[in-house]
Amino acid sequence: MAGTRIEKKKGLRADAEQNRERIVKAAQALFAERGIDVTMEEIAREAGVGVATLYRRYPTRAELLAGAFEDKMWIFANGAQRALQDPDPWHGFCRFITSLCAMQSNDRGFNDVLTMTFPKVTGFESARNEAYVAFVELIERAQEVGALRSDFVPEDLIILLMANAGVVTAAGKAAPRSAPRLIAYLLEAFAAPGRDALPPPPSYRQITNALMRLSDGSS
Amino acid sequence: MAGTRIEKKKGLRADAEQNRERIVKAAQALFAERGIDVTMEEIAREAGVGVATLYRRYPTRAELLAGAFEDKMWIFANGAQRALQDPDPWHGFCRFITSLCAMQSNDRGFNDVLTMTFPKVTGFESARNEAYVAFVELIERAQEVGALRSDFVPEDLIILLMANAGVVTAAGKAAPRSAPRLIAYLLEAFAAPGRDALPPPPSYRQITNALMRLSDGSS
DNA sequence: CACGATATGGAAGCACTCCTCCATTTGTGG
DNA sequence: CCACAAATGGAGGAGTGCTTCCATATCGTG
Repeated sequence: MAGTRIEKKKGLRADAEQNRERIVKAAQALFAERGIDVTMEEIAREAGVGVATLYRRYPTRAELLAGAFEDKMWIFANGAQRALQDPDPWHGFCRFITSLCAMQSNDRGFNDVLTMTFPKVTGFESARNEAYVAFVELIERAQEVGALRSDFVPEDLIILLMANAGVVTAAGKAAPRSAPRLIAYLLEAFAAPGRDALPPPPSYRQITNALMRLSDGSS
Repeated sequence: MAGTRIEKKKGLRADAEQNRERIVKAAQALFAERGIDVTMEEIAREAGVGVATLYRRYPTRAELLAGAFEDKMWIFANGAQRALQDPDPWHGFCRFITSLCAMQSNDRGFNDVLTMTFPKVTGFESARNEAYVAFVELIERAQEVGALRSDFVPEDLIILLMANAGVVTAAGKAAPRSAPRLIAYLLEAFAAPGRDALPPPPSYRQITNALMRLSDGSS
C-alpha cells in the first residue's frame, strides 16, 4: 500500500532515515491492530529502537500519529474525488462510502483518528475539508439522477462515519461482519428506491463475544 | 426516576448510609456528564467525602460503576418487556429503540457501559440477557404484522446500539441532534414500508465543533 | 583514517490514577 | 453519658505512560 514514498526529512543520516521508516511501519502496524492507545515504548520496541530515537524523529505522540496516518488520510481525502469519476453517480456514492468504512474496519487506529480529530496536527484538518468538498458534489450528482434521497445532507456522512466507528470499536473481531450490515442498512435508507440485499449478520455468540473483549487480551 | 429506593446495605450506620447515597449520586452525575473515565478522587470530592470512604463502600472502581448504573441497567432490561405491552407491535418496537437510544444520548457513562461490557460485575450480564429475550419476541410480533422486514435479526439491535454509541461518543454536544437522525434512518431501513420524516440534521459547524472536543475541556 | 556532528539507548523525571494504611473522629446501644 | 465498633480523611505505595537527559556509539566527510 505504501510502497515507494518520497523521502521526507532532507538531511537525515542514512541509518537515521532507515530507523524512521521502521518506526512509522511499526506504528502503523500496531495502531492498525490495536488502536491508537499503543504505548510509545511498545512502538519503539517493535521498531527495534530505543524510545529516544522515536522521540528524536517524532517529538510528541501526536506527531507520530500524524506521521503514521498521513497516507491513509490522503487516500481518504482523495476518495471522494476519485468516486466522482464513476459514470454512475449512485454507484460512485456507494463505493466511496463502502471503501471508506472498510478502511475503518481494517485499521482500528485509523478508525479512532477519523472521528477523534485531535487538533493542531498539520494536514489532517485540511484533508478532511478537501474530502468534504468533493463529497458535497458527489451528493448533488447522486441526487440529480434521483438515486439519493433529496433530504440527505453532507452531515449525514459524518454521522455514518461516527456510527461505523462505534461498531468497529465495540464489535472488535466481529466488526468485519457487523459493520457492512450497518452500512447496507444505511445505504438502503439513503437510496430513493431499494436495491441489493443485506449481507448476513454475525451470530449472537460472535457479537457478544466481541463485547466481552475486555476480559481477554485481544482486540 | 430513582426516587425512593430500597436500603441496600443492611447494617450501615446512619451517617455511612447517607454518605453512600451521596457517593452514588455524585458518581451518576459525573459519569452521565463526562463518561466513565472520571477519577475516583473527583467523585469523592463531588460527594464531599474522602477517597477512603468511597473505597470502603465500593472496594473497586468496577463495583462503583455497577452501583451507579444498576438502576439504568434495570430500566433497560425491562424496556423491551414494557414495549411488548404496546398494542401496536411496530410502535412498541420503535419506542423501545428510541427510548433506549435516548438513554445513551443523555448519559455518556451509560453509553459507555452499555457497549463496553466489563465482565464480572454482578447483574449486568443477566440484565442484558433478559432484555435480549424480550426483544426477540418484540421482533417476532413486529414481523408477524408485516411492519418489520423479515430479514431483520436480533443481532441488528446490538449493531444499532454500538452505532449509536459511536455517534454519541464522537458527536459530544451535537449528539442530541445527530443520534436521532441515525436512528430515524435505521428505523426506516428496518421497516417494511416507509413512514415518518427524518428529524433535522445538525449543522456542519455543530458537528465539526463536536469533533474538536479534544481541544476544549467540555464534552 | 580521524574527527566532529549526528544519532542512539536506557535510565530517570513528571504527572496521573487506582487503591491501601492508619491515626483520629463519630455514631450508638447499654 | 460512656465505651467501643464503625467510619473517616488524607497521605502515600504501586503501577503506568509520556517525555527528557546525557554518556556513549556511529556515520560520513575531509
